[in-house]
Amino acid sequence: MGVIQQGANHPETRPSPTERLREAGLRPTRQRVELARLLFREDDRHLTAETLQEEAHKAGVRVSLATIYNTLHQFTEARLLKQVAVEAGRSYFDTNVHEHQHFYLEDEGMLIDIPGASIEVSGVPAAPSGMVVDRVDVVVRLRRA
Amino acid sequence: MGVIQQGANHPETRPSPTERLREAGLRPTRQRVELARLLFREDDRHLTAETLQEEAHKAGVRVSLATIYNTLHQFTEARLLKQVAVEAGRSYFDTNVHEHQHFYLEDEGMLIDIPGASIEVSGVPAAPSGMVVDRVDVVVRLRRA
DNA sequence: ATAGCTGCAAATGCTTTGCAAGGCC
DNA sequence: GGCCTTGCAAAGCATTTGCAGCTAT
Repeated sequence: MGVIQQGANHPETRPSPTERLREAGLRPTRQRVELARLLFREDDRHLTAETLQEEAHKAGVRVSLATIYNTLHQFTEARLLKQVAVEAGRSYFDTNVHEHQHFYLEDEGMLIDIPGASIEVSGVPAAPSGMVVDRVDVVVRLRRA
Repeated sequence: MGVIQQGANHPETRPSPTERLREAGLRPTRQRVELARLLFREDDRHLTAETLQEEAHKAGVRVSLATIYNTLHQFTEARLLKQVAVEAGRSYFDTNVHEHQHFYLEDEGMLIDIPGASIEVSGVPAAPSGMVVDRVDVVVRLRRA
């Protein structure tokens, strides 16, 4: 199985937001570039539309919530982000698009990466005929002891 | 690891809806009894509030949507149901409260049980200090081939 | 020039809540 | 009777959409 240790986003090798967008086939508009800069300034981030809006606001970036939602979905479609469902009613977006899994702190509504190759799922039955496995999501739900 | 093969809900051993509610410490009101009858008439069902409302309607059971939501949550609290999050924006409730995992048909928004002991997750790192594992959810997402 | 974006505000979809009336013990 | 439940309608969130104006190429 692919033991993919992906740290491949060091500041030096990290593409510029504009580059990233072009590679993904997205027109580098002001809003998209600024959101990309915020999103990808660090590895392995987990955010919601609301979180990102807050960050944009703090950074003095003018973007509407609608555009944030649109952008998050376009980025997901372009495989720049991965959408994670852990809680009905709120969508998390993960800047790490490689195969990895999560801890979910139920009390705080917070996601934490489970380091790359440590988790392994075995015994997944074959997909029903006519179906293919898109991905396997593992969420380890944690509560205060 | 617990190879729990749970088929323990045969018609003969299956408690009556009223019994079930009493055991759970819930007052057996008309609505709760009728919903329990619908929910537990078969094993391993996956439903949303909307699905259940439809079933209730077909069965000629008069219940408001608000009561359906309240009841689903009370049942979950009482461990008669398990809530499953696979998609932001819609909550699924599972009548199988034992440890088991799911296929999720993304195209149809449908959950299917993965047979009991077939799946196994290994290498889950220790929970961060002060935290305990509540449960491990595995969702195998499927798409049309 | 023009196809593609953005912002706003309104609409949507699911879920929760407030409160008066009703039902179980 | 008293407390728990229910139903309705209204409120609440997160998210999506319609459309006029703006922008990257």
